[in-house]
Amino acid sequence: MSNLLAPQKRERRKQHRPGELLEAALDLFVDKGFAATRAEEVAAKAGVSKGTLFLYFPSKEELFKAVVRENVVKPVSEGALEVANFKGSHAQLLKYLMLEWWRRYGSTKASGISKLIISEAHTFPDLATFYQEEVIEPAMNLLKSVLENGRKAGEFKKFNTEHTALAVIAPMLFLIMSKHSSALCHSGASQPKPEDFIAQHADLIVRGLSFDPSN
Amino acid sequence: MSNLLAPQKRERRKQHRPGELLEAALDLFVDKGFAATRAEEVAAKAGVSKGTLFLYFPSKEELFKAVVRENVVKPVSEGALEVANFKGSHAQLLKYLMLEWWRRYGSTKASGISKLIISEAHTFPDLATFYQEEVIEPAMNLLKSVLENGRKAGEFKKFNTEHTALAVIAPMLFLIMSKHSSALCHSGASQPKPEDFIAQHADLIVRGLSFDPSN
Amino acid sequence: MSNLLAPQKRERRKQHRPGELLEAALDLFVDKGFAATRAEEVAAKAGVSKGTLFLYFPSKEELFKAVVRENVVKPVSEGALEVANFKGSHAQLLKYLMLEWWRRYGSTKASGISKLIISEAHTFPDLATFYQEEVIEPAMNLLKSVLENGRKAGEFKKFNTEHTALAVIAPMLFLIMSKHSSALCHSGASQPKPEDFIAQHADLIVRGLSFDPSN
Amino acid sequence: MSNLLAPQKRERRKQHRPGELLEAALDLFVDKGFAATRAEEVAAKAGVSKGTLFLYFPSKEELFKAVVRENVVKPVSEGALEVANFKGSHAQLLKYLMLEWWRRYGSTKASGISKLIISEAHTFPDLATFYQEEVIEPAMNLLKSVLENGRKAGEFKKFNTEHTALAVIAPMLFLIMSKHSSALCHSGASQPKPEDFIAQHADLIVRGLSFDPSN
DNA sequence: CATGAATGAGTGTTCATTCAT
DNA sequence: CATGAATGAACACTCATTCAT
Repeated sequence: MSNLLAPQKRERRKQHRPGELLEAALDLFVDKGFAATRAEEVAAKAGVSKGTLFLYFPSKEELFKAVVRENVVKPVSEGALEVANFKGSHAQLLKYLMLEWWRRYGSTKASGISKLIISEAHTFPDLATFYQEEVIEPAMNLLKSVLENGRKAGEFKKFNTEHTALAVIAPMLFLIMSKHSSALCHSGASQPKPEDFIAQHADLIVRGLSFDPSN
Repeated sequence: MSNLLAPQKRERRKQHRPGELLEAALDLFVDKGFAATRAEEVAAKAGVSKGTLFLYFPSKEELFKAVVRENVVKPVSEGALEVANFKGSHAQLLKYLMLEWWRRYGSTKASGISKLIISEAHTFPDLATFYQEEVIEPAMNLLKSVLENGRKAGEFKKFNTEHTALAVIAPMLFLIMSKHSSALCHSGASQPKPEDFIAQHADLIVRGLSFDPSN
Repeated sequence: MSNLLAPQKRERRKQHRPGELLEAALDLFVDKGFAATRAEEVAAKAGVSKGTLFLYFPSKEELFKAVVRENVVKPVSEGALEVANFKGSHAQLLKYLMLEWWRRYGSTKASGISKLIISEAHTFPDLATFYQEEVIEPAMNLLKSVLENGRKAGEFKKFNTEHTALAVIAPMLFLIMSKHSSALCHSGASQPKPEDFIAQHADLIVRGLSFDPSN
Repeated sequence: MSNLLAPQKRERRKQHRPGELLEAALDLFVDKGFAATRAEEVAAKAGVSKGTLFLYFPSKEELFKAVVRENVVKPVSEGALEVANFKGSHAQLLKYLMLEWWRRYGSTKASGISKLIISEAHTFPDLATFYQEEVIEPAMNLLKSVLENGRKAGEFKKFNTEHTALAVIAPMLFLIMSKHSSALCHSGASQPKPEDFIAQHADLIVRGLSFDPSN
């Protein structure tokens, strides 16, 4: 009973172990990549010994999968909620969505997970499928529904839903990859702010959608 | 005499070795990543022994650089040539460039190299720098010069060069990542053709550039 | 409690590992040279696996340095201590030093290290420098200080410090090389005792130092 | 017939090949040691291809042995001749011998061979025996005979022949090792001239021999 | 449960040696 | 005879994983 009401510190720690390991692993994986992160580092960062890590996760690969599963699903479902409650034009909603995604996901550490999965997909095919189903597809569906609703409302005209959804996502992904890959971090002096880039892209798309080229 | 006209088998082999190794390396690197590809595998795939590989390339890293030079740098510089010789409006040139890049690079196996570098840049900083200098910067410069020339010709109006160049590249990169990462390969039924997506995006951008929003 | 008084087997092992590895390494290095000794052999001789060796010593070179420190640097610094505490004439001290160095270093397995370094210095410049700094220079300085003090005390006359120090060291080194190179191990019947040779040489030198040739 | 009287250049070259290879090998082995010298380097230095080297010497080890055999026997026999013809006191002869050995052997490239053999003796036991028998023993015998003759002539008094012979050789060997091992090349400012060191040592020994300590 | 000492498979690179030309 | 392209054994070092304590 006492342990239901007031668990000892030790016990509470124990229950938190997996979480602490997951968090340490997230940081390290995002920072250095999967292969370059040593199991011992993760353990050390979580304040436990190497052996303990393997007590909770049967292998480094499983640890990685757990990190992904833990960190990847949340942002999408939050987006869906806001869409449902949004007051305003569909154009505004679309812009808002793009900027908020960047602010709440793209610009955070968590976006490193996306980069990671995309990078390591061939090593973890099941993870790729998982990401596909749990993230990409829901996000695409959310996006498509916004577009379709905009069309129904007469706001958006003549567009290919699939293409346009991709056009919305492409710059986000581009920025995320830029942020996490030194190969893209164009060292040129005029590094533009991601927010501005997103905003401009959002404008570009909305303008394109609002205008019927066949007219 | 015959050896003046036709090299001996050994000799003929020698001249083909680098190419065979490069091709094998391209396949393997794209398939499995840089780190996960063993030097011996490359040699085996090219039909030679491990030692022979190092006869032609001083290290795995140099082999990789050679692969990049052969498969990535070339298309970019070819692009530059065509830009110089292009007859037509700047809008047409920009569209042409985007579609040709896709056709000649994005849609080929070689584009896997871009995915790979972006993925592994963190673990191999030298390669990232090399890619930056040999690929990203020349490509960006080419793009910017097209945009600037379009502005000088009065064809393109009011745009941020850097942002716009990124906007041109972003969808290309998005498609390349999609193509090479199963995590993004939207298995949904209505898989759109990349060419169409590029074409539409090109239109979107050209329309945006031709139209002065402040008017 | 018992673990306060007596460490577990594992623990006890751990404390002995470095010593066991050092001993195995000394044997092998002296026997086969640095380059020709494989890390795995050392581990095997110490009864552990290759990996364990690198758990205690970060590289083969560091292992070697540790062997030198343990087996060569120590005797030299012990010599320094005794010099400081010696009661007797400087002539006696010099003789004592030479004989003790032979007894405590030259005649032991450890002297093979000197032979080894001299032999392989060219191939491993780092080791040569290390030996220079940690062994040769301290030993020369010790020797020179004995000679200078003997001069100040009026016991030794008219001598070139550098030459004389070398003259003291030369026969030691000669014996060490003889002992460890079968090319020099004069298999002739009348193999003289090294101790006697050293003793005689010490006499020779002391006599030379005590006598002023210009008189 | 014509090839007996006037061999073509080619032919003459051919006959010189082994010698040129031997010479190149000598330089390189002395300079970089046995292991660090690559067979290809030797071939290149001799102006032939890798394959040709193995046409004349079945292996790198045999090449090394040939180099030693070729370069090591001459100096000793020359010394013997001069001893037989020397006019002067035995003390003078002894000094002369030491200085001449240094001048004609110790100070030349050829002395690198001695260093090499001593260093690599354990890898080439038969070479060590060869060196023992062809160099060390003859040299020791020559030396001993000089000493014994000096005794018979009443010039040298009360000495242990074996020890004294070693005392004569020791500084030579010390200097040779110093010259060829960076581990002994005491970087201290006052690097004494080898000739002076030898001269002083010769004096020391002669003095010791001329003086009967029991008197 | 937790530890950390021990393991050993795995890999880039070198170089003596071979052999087809 | 001479060449140099090709070979493959050898070796230091890393790190995920195990298991005795």
